[in-house]
Amino acid sequence: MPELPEVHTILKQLEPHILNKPIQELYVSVKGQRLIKPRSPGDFSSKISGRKIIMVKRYGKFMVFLLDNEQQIIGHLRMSGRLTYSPKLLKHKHKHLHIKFADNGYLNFIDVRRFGTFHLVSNIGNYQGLQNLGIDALSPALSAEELYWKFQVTSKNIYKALLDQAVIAGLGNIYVNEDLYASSIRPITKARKLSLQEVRQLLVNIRLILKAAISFKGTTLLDKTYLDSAGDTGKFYKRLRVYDREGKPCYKCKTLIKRVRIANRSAFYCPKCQKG
DNA sequence: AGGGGTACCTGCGGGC
DNA sequence: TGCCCGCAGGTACCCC
Repeated sequence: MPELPEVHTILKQLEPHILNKPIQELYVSVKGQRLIKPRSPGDFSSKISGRKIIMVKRYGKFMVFLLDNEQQIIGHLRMSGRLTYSPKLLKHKHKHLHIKFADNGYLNFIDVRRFGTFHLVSNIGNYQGLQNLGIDALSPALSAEELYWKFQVTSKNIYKALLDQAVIAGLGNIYVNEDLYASSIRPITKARKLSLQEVRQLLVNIRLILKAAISFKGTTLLDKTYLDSAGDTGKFYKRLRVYDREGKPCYKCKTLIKRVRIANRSAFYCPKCQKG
Protein backbone atom coordinates (compact mmCIF):
# COMPACT_ATOMS: atom_id res chain seq x y z
CA MET A 1 0.00 0.00 0.00
CA PRO A 2 1.81 3.02 1.14
CA GLU A 3 4.17 4.53 -1.37
CA LEU A 4 6.28 7.65 -1.01
CA PRO A 5 3.41 10.18 -0.65
CA GLU A 6 1.59 8.07 1.92
CA VAL A 7 4.70 7.45 4.02
CA HIS A 8 5.58 11.14 3.78
CA THR A 9 2.08 12.15 4.93
CA ILE A 10 2.07 9.77 7.87
CA LEU A 11 5.49 10.89 9.13
CA LYS A 12 4.70 14.59 8.83
CA GLN A 13 1.50 14.12 10.79
CA LEU A 14 3.18 12.03 13.48
CA GLU A 15 6.20 14.26 14.02
CA PRO A 16 4.68 16.79 16.43
CA HIS A 17 3.23 14.00 18.56
CA ILE A 18 6.26 11.79 18.97
CA LEU A 19 9.40 13.95 18.86
CA ASN A 20 11.42 14.56 22.02
CA LYS A 21 9.23 12.58 24.38
CA PRO A 22 10.76 9.91 26.62
CA ILE A 23 9.75 6.40 25.57
CA GLN A 24 8.33 4.34 28.39
CA GLU A 25 7.98 0.95 26.72
CA LEU A 26 7.35 -1.04 23.57
CA TYR A 27 4.45 -3.45 23.37
CA VAL A 28 4.20 -6.24 20.77
CA SER A 29 1.23 -8.58 20.34
CA VAL A 30 1.91 -12.30 20.45
CA LYS A 31 1.07 -12.46 16.75
CA GLY A 32 3.98 -10.24 15.78
CA GLN A 33 6.63 -12.93 15.42
CA ARG A 34 8.34 -11.51 12.33
CA LEU A 35 7.43 -7.94 13.08
CA ILE A 36 10.42 -6.79 15.14
CA LYS A 37 14.14 -7.25 15.37
CA PRO A 38 15.49 -7.99 17.91
CA ARG A 39 12.80 -10.69 18.07
CA SER A 40 12.37 -10.39 21.81
CA PRO A 41 9.88 -7.64 22.71
CA GLY A 42 11.43 -7.33 26.16
CA ASP A 43 14.87 -6.86 24.67
CA PHE A 44 13.64 -4.28 22.16
CA SER A 45 11.66 -2.46 24.83
CA SER A 46 14.50 -2.23 27.33
CA LYS A 47 16.88 -0.92 24.68
CA ILE A 48 14.60 2.02 23.80
CA SER A 49 12.99 2.81 27.13
CA GLY A 50 14.00 6.19 28.48
CA ARG A 51 15.21 7.30 25.05
CA LYS A 52 13.61 9.99 22.90
CA ILE A 53 12.98 10.11 19.16
CA ILE A 54 14.87 13.22 18.06
CA MET A 55 14.41 12.98 14.31
CA VAL A 56 12.19 11.23 11.78
CA LYS A 57 13.34 10.60 8.22
CA ARG A 58 12.01 8.88 5.13
CA TYR A 59 14.15 6.98 2.65
CA GLY A 60 11.98 5.77 -0.21
CA LYS A 61 9.25 3.89 1.62
CA PHE A 62 11.41 3.27 4.71
CA MET A 63 10.86 5.26 7.90
CA VAL A 64 13.78 5.97 10.19
CA PHE A 65 13.25 7.09 13.79
CA LEU A 66 16.52 8.39 15.20
CA LEU A 67 16.89 8.02 18.98
CA ASP A 68 18.95 10.27 21.24
CA ASN A 69 21.58 7.58 21.77
CA GLU A 70 22.15 7.14 18.02
CA GLN A 71 20.13 3.96 17.75
CA GLN A 72 17.57 3.93 14.97
CA ILE A 73 14.25 2.21 14.54
CA ILE A 74 13.77 1.42 10.85
CA GLY A 75 10.15 0.77 9.91
CA HIS A 76 8.45 -0.38 6.73
CA LEU A 77 4.67 -0.46 6.26
CA ARG A 78 4.73 -2.91 3.32
CA MET A 79 1.23 -3.59 1.97
CA SER A 80 -1.20 -2.66 4.70
CA GLY A 81 0.67 -1.06 7.59
CA ARG A 82 -0.62 2.08 9.30
CA LEU A 83 0.82 4.28 12.02
CA THR A 84 -1.34 6.41 14.27
CA TYR A 85 -0.87 8.47 17.39
CA SER A 86 -3.40 8.23 20.18
CA PRO A 87 -3.49 9.99 23.55
CA LYS A 88 -4.88 6.83 25.13
CA LEU A 89 -4.41 3.07 24.76
CA LEU A 90 -5.91 1.99 21.46
CA LYS A 91 -7.84 -1.24 21.10
CA HIS A 92 -7.84 -2.54 17.54
CA LYS A 93 -8.07 -6.03 16.09
CA HIS A 94 -5.01 -5.51 13.91
CA LYS A 95 -2.83 -3.43 16.21
CA HIS A 96 0.36 -5.44 16.60
CA LEU A 97 2.68 -2.95 18.24
CA HIS A 98 2.73 0.30 20.13
CA ILE A 99 5.31 2.54 21.70
CA LYS A 100 4.10 4.15 24.90
CA PHE A 101 5.55 7.53 25.79
CA ALA A 102 6.06 8.86 29.29
CA ASP A 103 3.28 11.41 28.76
CA ASN A 104 0.83 8.51 28.19
CA GLY A 105 0.63 8.98 24.41
CA TYR A 106 0.88 6.00 22.09
CA LEU A 107 2.38 5.41 18.68
CA ASN A 108 0.32 2.55 17.25
CA PHE A 109 1.13 0.17 14.42
CA ILE A 110 -1.90 -1.40 12.74
CA ASP A 111 -1.42 -3.92 9.94
CA VAL A 112 -4.07 -6.28 8.58
CA ARG A 113 -1.71 -8.39 6.48
CA ARG A 114 1.18 -8.31 8.97
CA PHE A 115 3.98 -7.78 6.47
CA GLY A 116 5.31 -4.63 8.12
CA THR A 117 8.61 -4.56 10.03
CA PHE A 118 10.33 -2.52 12.76
CA HIS A 119 14.04 -3.11 13.24
CA LEU A 120 16.22 -1.56 15.93
CA VAL A 121 19.77 -0.93 14.70
CA SER A 122 22.77 0.89 16.04
CA ASN A 123 24.43 1.48 12.68
CA ILE A 124 22.13 2.49 9.89
CA GLY A 125 24.89 1.99 7.34
CA ASN A 126 24.79 -1.76 7.91
CA TYR A 127 21.06 -2.03 7.27
CA GLN A 128 20.52 -4.18 4.21
CA GLY A 129 17.24 -2.62 3.10
CA LEU A 130 18.77 0.84 2.96
CA GLN A 131 22.09 -0.22 1.45
CA ASN A 132 20.32 -1.42 -1.68
CA LEU A 133 18.17 1.67 -1.99
CA GLY A 134 18.54 4.00 -4.97
CA ILE A 135 18.22 7.77 -4.79
CA ASP A 136 14.87 8.99 -3.50
CA ALA A 137 12.44 10.03 -6.22
CA LEU A 138 12.04 13.48 -4.65
CA SER A 139 15.73 14.05 -3.90
CA PRO A 140 17.31 16.92 -5.86
CA ALA A 141 20.36 14.65 -6.07
CA LEU A 142 18.57 12.45 -8.59
CA SER A 143 19.18 13.70 -12.11
CA ALA A 144 17.60 12.64 -15.38
CA GLU A 145 21.09 11.79 -16.63
CA GLU A 146 21.63 9.34 -13.78
CA LEU A 147 18.24 7.74 -14.30
CA TYR A 148 18.92 7.49 -18.04
CA TRP A 149 22.23 5.78 -17.29
CA LYS A 150 20.56 3.27 -14.97
CA PHE A 151 18.01 2.53 -17.68
CA GLN A 152 20.77 2.05 -20.25
CA VAL A 153 22.46 -0.70 -18.25
CA THR A 154 19.37 -2.85 -17.64
CA SER A 155 17.23 -4.96 -19.93
CA LYS A 156 14.17 -4.56 -17.72
CA ASN A 157 10.98 -3.00 -18.97
CA ILE A 158 10.27 0.48 -17.67
CA TYR A 159 7.49 -0.74 -15.40
CA LYS A 160 9.78 -3.08 -13.51
CA ALA A 161 12.65 -0.60 -13.56
CA LEU A 162 10.56 2.09 -11.87
CA LEU A 163 9.29 -0.38 -9.27
CA ASP A 164 12.88 -1.41 -8.51
CA GLN A 165 13.80 0.49 -5.34
CA ALA A 166 17.48 0.24 -6.24
CA VAL A 167 16.85 2.24 -9.43
CA ILE A 168 14.64 4.95 -7.91
CA ALA A 169 13.31 4.85 -4.36
CA GLY A 170 9.73 5.50 -3.33
CA LEU A 171 7.53 4.50 -6.26
CA GLY A 172 4.99 1.68 -6.04
CA ASN A 173 2.36 0.28 -8.34
CA ILE A 174 -0.10 3.17 -8.28
CA TYR A 175 2.38 5.93 -8.99
CA VAL A 176 4.39 3.96 -11.56
CA ASN A 177 1.20 3.43 -13.55
CA GLU A 178 0.26 7.10 -13.24
CA ASP A 179 3.78 8.27 -14.16
CA LEU A 180 3.88 6.14 -17.32
CA TYR A 181 0.43 7.27 -18.39
CA ALA A 182 1.35 10.92 -17.91
CA SER A 183 4.51 10.30 -19.94
CA SER A 184 2.76 8.35 -22.75
CA ILE A 185 5.04 5.35 -22.25
CA ARG A 186 3.78 1.78 -22.34
CA PRO A 187 4.75 -0.32 -19.27
CA ILE A 188 6.36 -3.09 -21.35
CA THR A 189 8.72 -0.69 -23.12
CA LYS A 190 12.35 -1.60 -22.48
CA ALA A 191 13.82 1.03 -20.18
CA ARG A 192 16.93 1.29 -22.34
CA LYS A 193 14.84 2.33 -25.36
CA LEU A 194 13.95 5.66 -23.76
CA SER A 195 15.81 8.72 -24.99
CA LEU A 196 17.37 11.17 -22.54
CA GLN A 197 14.63 13.62 -23.46
CA GLU A 198 11.95 11.05 -22.64
CA VAL A 199 13.62 10.26 -19.31
CA ARG A 200 13.76 13.99 -18.52
CA GLN A 201 10.04 14.29 -19.11
CA LEU A 202 9.35 11.10 -17.16
CA LEU A 203 11.26 12.41 -14.14
CA VAL A 204 9.40 15.72 -14.34
CA ASN A 205 6.11 13.81 -14.32
CA ILE A 206 7.19 11.53 -11.47
CA ARG A 207 7.93 14.55 -9.29
CA LEU A 208 4.81 16.45 -10.28
CA ILE A 209 2.61 13.47 -9.49
CA LEU A 210 4.32 12.66 -6.19
CA LYS A 211 4.07 16.26 -5.04
CA ALA A 212 0.43 16.50 -6.07
CA ALA A 213 -0.27 13.23 -4.24
CA ILE A 214 1.44 14.59 -1.11
CA SER A 215 -0.71 17.72 -1.29
CA PHE A 216 -3.77 15.43 -1.30
CA LYS A 217 -2.36 13.32 1.57
CA GLY A 218 -1.86 10.27 -0.61
CA THR A 219 -4.17 7.80 -2.29
CA THR A 220 -6.87 5.72 -0.62
CA LEU A 221 -8.53 3.07 -2.81
CA LEU A 222 -11.99 1.62 -2.35
CA ASP A 223 -10.80 -1.00 0.12
CA LYS A 224 -9.71 1.79 2.51
CA THR A 225 -6.51 -0.03 3.39
CA TYR A 226 -4.57 3.21 3.49
CA LEU A 227 -5.61 5.84 5.98
CA ASP A 228 -3.30 8.59 7.14
CA SER A 229 -2.20 8.86 10.74
CA ALA A 230 -5.30 10.89 11.55
CA GLY A 231 -7.52 8.15 10.08
CA ASP A 232 -8.49 10.20 7.02
CA THR A 233 -8.61 8.96 3.43
CA GLY A 234 -5.99 10.17 0.94
CA LYS A 235 -7.80 12.30 -1.61
CA PHE A 236 -5.44 11.73 -4.54
CA TYR A 237 -7.71 8.84 -5.57
CA LYS A 238 -9.80 11.52 -7.26
CA ARG A 239 -6.85 12.32 -9.51
CA LEU A 240 -5.93 8.82 -10.64
CA ARG A 241 -5.89 8.72 -14.45
CA VAL A 242 -5.15 5.05 -15.19
CA TYR A 243 -4.59 2.92 -12.09
CA ASP A 244 -7.41 0.41 -11.55
CA ARG A 245 -9.35 1.71 -14.60
CA GLU A 246 -9.35 -1.45 -16.72
CA GLY A 247 -12.17 -1.37 -19.29
CA LYS A 248 -12.93 2.30 -18.63
CA PRO A 249 -12.42 5.02 -21.25
CA CYS A 250 -9.11 6.87 -21.32
CA TYR A 251 -9.58 10.45 -20.10
CA LYS A 252 -7.65 11.74 -23.13
CA CYS A 253 -8.87 9.62 -26.06
CA LYS A 254 -11.76 7.43 -24.80
CA THR A 255 -9.96 4.22 -25.78
CA LEU A 256 -10.59 1.52 -23.17
CA ILE A 257 -7.83 1.11 -20.60
CA LYS A 258 -6.09 -2.26 -20.63
CA ARG A 259 -4.59 -4.31 -17.81
CA VAL A 260 -1.62 -6.63 -18.18
CA ARG A 261 0.06 -8.84 -15.62
CA ILE A 262 3.76 -8.11 -15.22
CA ALA A 263 5.63 -10.07 -12.57
CA ASN A 264 2.34 -10.94 -10.88
CA ARG A 265 1.27 -7.33 -10.61
CA SER A 266 -1.28 -5.32 -12.56
CA ALA A 267 -0.09 -2.68 -15.01
CA PHE A 268 -2.72 -0.41 -16.57
CA TYR A 269 -2.29 1.59 -19.78
CA CYS A 270 -4.09 3.23 -22.65
CA PRO A 271 -3.20 1.29 -25.82
CA LYS A 272 -3.57 4.43 -27.92
CA CYS A 273 -1.93 7.14 -25.82
CA GLN A 274 0.94 5.07 -24.49
CA LYS A 275 3.48 4.04 -27.11
CA GLY A 276 6.22 1.50 -26.91
C1' DA B 1 20.45 -10.61 -15.83
C1' DG B 2 15.85 -10.83 -15.77
C1' DG B 3 11.53 -13.25 -15.83
C1' DG B 4 8.47 -15.96 -13.29
C1' DG B 5 6.76 -18.16 -9.46
C1' DT B 6 6.14 -18.45 -4.39
C1' DA B 7 5.91 -16.90 0.23
C1' DC B 8 4.61 -13.92 3.83
C1' DC B 9 -0.96 -12.61 5.68
C1' DT B 10 -5.98 -11.16 5.91
C1' DG B 11 -10.05 -9.62 3.77
C1' DC B 12 -13.11 -8.44 0.06
C1' DG B 13 -15.83 -8.84 -4.09
C1' DG B 14 -17.43 -11.56 -7.96
C1' DG B 15 -19.14 -15.69 -9.98
C1' DC B 16 -21.66 -19.72 -9.55
C1' DT C 1 -26.41 -18.03 1.72
C1' DG C 2 -21.94 -19.94 1.03
C1' DC C 3 -17.93 -21.57 -1.16
C1' DC C 4 -13.97 -20.91 -4.25
C1' DC C 5 -11.05 -17.90 -6.81
C1' DG C 6 -8.51 -13.93 -7.78
C1' DC C 7 -6.86 -9.91 -6.23
C1' DA C 8 -4.64 -6.14 -3.17
C1' DG C 9 -0.30 0.79 -2.35
C1' DG C 10 5.66 -4.58 -1.06
C1' DT C 11 9.63 -7.17 -0.97
C1' DA C 12 12.68 -11.30 -0.58
C1' DC C 13 13.92 -15.53 -2.20
C1' DC C 14 14.01 -19.49 -5.27
C1' DC C 15 14.74 -21.57 -9.90
C1' DC C 16 15.31 -21.33 -15.00
